[in-house]
Amino acid sequence: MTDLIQQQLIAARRNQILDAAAVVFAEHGFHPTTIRDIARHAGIADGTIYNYFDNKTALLLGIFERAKASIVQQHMPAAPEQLDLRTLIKLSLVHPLMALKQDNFALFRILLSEMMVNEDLRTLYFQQIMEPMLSSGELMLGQASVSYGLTPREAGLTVRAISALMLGMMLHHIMGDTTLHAEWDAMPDFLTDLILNGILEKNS
Amino acid sequence: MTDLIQQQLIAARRNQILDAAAVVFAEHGFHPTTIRDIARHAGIADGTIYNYFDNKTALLLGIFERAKASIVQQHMPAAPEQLDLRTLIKLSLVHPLMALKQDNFALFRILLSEMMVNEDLRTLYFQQIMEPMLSSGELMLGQASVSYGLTPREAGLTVRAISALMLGMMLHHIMGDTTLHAEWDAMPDFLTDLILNGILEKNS
Amino acid sequence: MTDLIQQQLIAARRNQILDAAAVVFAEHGFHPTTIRDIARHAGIADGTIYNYFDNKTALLLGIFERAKASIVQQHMPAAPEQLDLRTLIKLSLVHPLMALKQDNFALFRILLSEMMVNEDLRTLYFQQIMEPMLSSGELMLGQASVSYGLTPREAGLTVRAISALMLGMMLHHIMGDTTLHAEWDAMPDFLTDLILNGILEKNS
Amino acid sequence: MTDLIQQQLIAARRNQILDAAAVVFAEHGFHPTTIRDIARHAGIADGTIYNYFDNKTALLLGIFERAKASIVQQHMPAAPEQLDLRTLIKLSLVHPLMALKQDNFALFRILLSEMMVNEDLRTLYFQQIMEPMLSSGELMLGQASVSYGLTPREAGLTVRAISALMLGMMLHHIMGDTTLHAEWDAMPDFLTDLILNGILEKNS
DNA sequence: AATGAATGAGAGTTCATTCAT
DNA sequence: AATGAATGAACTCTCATTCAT
Repeated sequence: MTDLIQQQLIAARRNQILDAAAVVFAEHGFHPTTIRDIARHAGIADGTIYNYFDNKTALLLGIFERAKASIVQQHMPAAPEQLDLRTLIKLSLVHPLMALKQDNFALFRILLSEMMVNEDLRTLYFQQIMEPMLSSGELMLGQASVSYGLTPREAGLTVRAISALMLGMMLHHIMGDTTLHAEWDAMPDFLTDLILNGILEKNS
Repeated sequence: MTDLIQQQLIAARRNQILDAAAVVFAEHGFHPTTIRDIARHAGIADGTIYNYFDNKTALLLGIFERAKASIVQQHMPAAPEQLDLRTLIKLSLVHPLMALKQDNFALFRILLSEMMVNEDLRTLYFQQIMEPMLSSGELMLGQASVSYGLTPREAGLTVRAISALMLGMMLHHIMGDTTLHAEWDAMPDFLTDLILNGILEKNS
Repeated sequence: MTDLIQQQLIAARRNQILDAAAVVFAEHGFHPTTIRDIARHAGIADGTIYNYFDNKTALLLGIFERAKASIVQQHMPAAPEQLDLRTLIKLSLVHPLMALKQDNFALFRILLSEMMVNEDLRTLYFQQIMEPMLSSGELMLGQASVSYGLTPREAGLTVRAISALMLGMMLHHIMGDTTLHAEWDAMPDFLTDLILNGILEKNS
Repeated sequence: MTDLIQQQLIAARRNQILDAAAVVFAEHGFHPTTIRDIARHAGIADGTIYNYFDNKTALLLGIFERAKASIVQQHMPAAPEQLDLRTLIKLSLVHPLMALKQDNFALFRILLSEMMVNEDLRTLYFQQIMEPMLSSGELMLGQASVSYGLTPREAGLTVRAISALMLGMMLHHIMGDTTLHAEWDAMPDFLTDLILNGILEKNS
């Protein structure tokens, strides 16, 4: 009742603040952004932010948490057991690479920057996002590749290679690799082929 | 010449300062480190630093520039034309991955963090390090793989894939992926195989 | 009457708030205590406090006023004219010293602290508590000591000396004088003797 | 040499800051005074204060420490063993009471206020000022009063009574007791008599 | 060239108070 | 009458940078 409305109001305000923070962080970075910037952007008073978040860092964590759901969800095909290996790999590449294609690179950059420097954030990212994705990846790869005779160790390393490939591609993109920008849409297919067949494939 | 000695003194002092900065940045990060920290560590006065560097950011650029030579050099086999493809790829993985294995991860983390946030640094890194490496990689791969029938486009993307794989692995390592830590020494071989043959290789 | 009930409700709520304020002030001090602390402790909303008190300082005054009655009453023997000088002096010492012995030192400390700094509070204390006590003290001392030939001036100063002795003892106690803590119960007698006979008494 | 000059400069600046702080604290109190107020008053920048003191509270401690020497010194007659009891007591009253007569009451008020609320300051005052004074008082009183047959316990309590009398008188003065103000100069004599002879003296 | 004291803008955060509900 | 979210002024403290010595 009133309680529910309360919760919704609180959630709405939190989202309003996080939206503003995400925009301003993405534009100027975490440290250069002041609480006042965020408050102005959200159309509220400085102090109001502290009614919803403990401190500036908590805003980053908040952005993070909010993104988590959608990220994890995007990476999880609904029914992985029905997919062949190629589709599986391609999907796990296509989602993150395309997700960031839009306007999310800037925010990802900021998060990455802080993660490099903030152990809490790093641990959070690893435990909440990376590890679950790696685990489910190992599982899926193991199931789908039974016929290919991958050992568990190989499955683990392969999943990490795919994940690293994806992260590395993002870094390249952020760094401003224009060749990559031009071919961005083609990357999932290319990378999928690479992972499945290597470069020597054509000779076999 | 007095002039030459002058230059050497200046260079020596600059290095002294950069050494101190690198150590302290690596330990505490860029923003938390104060000019005073660096000065104390270098055994000089705060003001002296400003006789050699314009501002705090210039210290980061300085560290960067100094590292550039060694990085690029490490990645460039002396006589690439004499190497076969496997060795070539493995070498381009083994150098960076092993280089960071030592005590350089911390500083790399800090640099990466600031790169994500500082356009100048990012451009510097891309133009001075990444692009040359990619170019020479494309060249080497093109030469070495003539017989494999890679198109120039494929060579370009492949080089980027290799680079991304490497960067992504570093990120994984930084994030604290313990599986990776355990297998770190085995990664160059594993990744080289993956790139050459893909995961399907075994069935062919 | 509804009006009467109203007044009682208001008084009750005021007391509820003052009770909470007294507890929290005593524990944490005036400045460190927030309105929210008090509200939480009273089990009401922050805003409600402002329906009953103008501002935070008014809470202190309120505590003060409420304490006044009991303090003054404690210090006023019911029938002073029937008491001899020794009893009179001892009683005026025993009440305040013993009253604070319990759990009131903390609040007294806070009040004293703010009195030193807040002219209103100081004036209030002086006019409402100190002056009446001094006056009645002079009166009592004058009556009781007619036979001892105290001049009015001497009576006035003596009353002030007794009062100062008492206040000073409290300060000593607050400061943490352990010797005093140990002898606290014996102080009224000792001080009464001192005031009556001085230290030279024994030779007379 | 240079080092000595350095130390003198530092000491001078510290004193400059403490002077300013003492003035502004005395006028407005500790909490209402801002660092900026003090800096303005001292004619320096805000930040400079933090080159000499850790934080705002350290300014209070600094004022305190600086006052300590003079206070303790004032209370210590050069050659107590040559003084008779009356002179001894009177001196220990006359110094503090007269010292504060001037313009020091305001600052004493502020210190007292914070002492009531700041345990560190309280302990400092007790250990550095009160305890030494009480000890030397007990010693002096013990020596001087051998012939009066005071037990050690009585000496201890008497010293405390004298100290309390003095502190209490100051409180009375601060509270605005006008009778006391008028008789302030006469208090040392009056109190000395009181302590020596009590009020009953005249009859003996 | 080296020093390091002085600077002062600027940050995050707190909290008494208000007022629409 | 009670609420508690919103407010925003104000504070302490930091630190990159300057510059007289």
